[in-house]
Amino acid sequence: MSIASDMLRGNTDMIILAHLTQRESYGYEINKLIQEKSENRFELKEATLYGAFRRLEEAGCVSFYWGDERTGARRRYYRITPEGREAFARYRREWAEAVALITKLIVQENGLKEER
Amino acid sequence: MSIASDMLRGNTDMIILAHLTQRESYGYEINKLIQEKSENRFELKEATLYGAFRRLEEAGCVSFYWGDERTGARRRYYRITPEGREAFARYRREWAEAVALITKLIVQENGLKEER
DNA sequence: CAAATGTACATTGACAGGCGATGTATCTTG
DNA sequence: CAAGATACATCGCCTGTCAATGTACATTTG
Repeated sequence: MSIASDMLRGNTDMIILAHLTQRESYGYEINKLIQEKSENRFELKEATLYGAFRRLEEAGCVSFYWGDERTGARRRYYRITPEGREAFARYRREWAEAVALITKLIVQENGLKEER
Repeated sequence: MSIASDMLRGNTDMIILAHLTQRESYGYEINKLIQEKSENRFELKEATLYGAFRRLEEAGCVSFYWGDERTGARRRYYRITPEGREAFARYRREWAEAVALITKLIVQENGLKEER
């Protein structure tokens, strides 16, 4: 794993919700999509993924139904709820804010002397 | 606090190092600086702060010396080491990468149908 | 002068999220 | 039928954050 998992922490829920706003999906597929989009530089571990789903369910952010696959392993399809959409919007706002803030905190004001 | 601490998690070390690249300082002051820069929207809790210093010390990223204050509480001044500067540079790279990646993952491609 | 407030550092225990390891069941392919 | 892919699930450990609490000294204020 090239991206530290602490960079991910707290953002898994948001990332999952982001996928679910686009279309209903199931855990395994979401994981694959994330791997693809990130060019394998970062992968939600399964334990993390399923833990996140449990959290999201408990929070009322997603609902699920079992797919009726005739073949292959059964799939648990997740659907984002209205609450989930709200939560996602909130997450995104917070995320943007946090990024702006941290960026500000770690930017080097090169050449700027800070004496006073 | 308006910024969730999980958004911060894993970045405290980097934020502290950022301050120390500018000048030597001590815990209390760094905390105040962060509060100021963030307009009080986010504050490192003391336990977090001192925990981070211990980590940074153990990792050889900072060294410290006691200030010789004649008056007031004694201060533990921290200085960033060469290893600390390297670590900081690394953190920043990773941070930028992670931000770019997560942003990509949560961006809504509105109007773009994703059927295939 | 006593109490309150501010400066400054420090530790402890609880909690939560991520993860390695492991387990289940099914289907496909050689 | 063995191996590998698909798919879900849980347990226990580790680590970072935080509330609570404690120390000590200085200044302000009534």
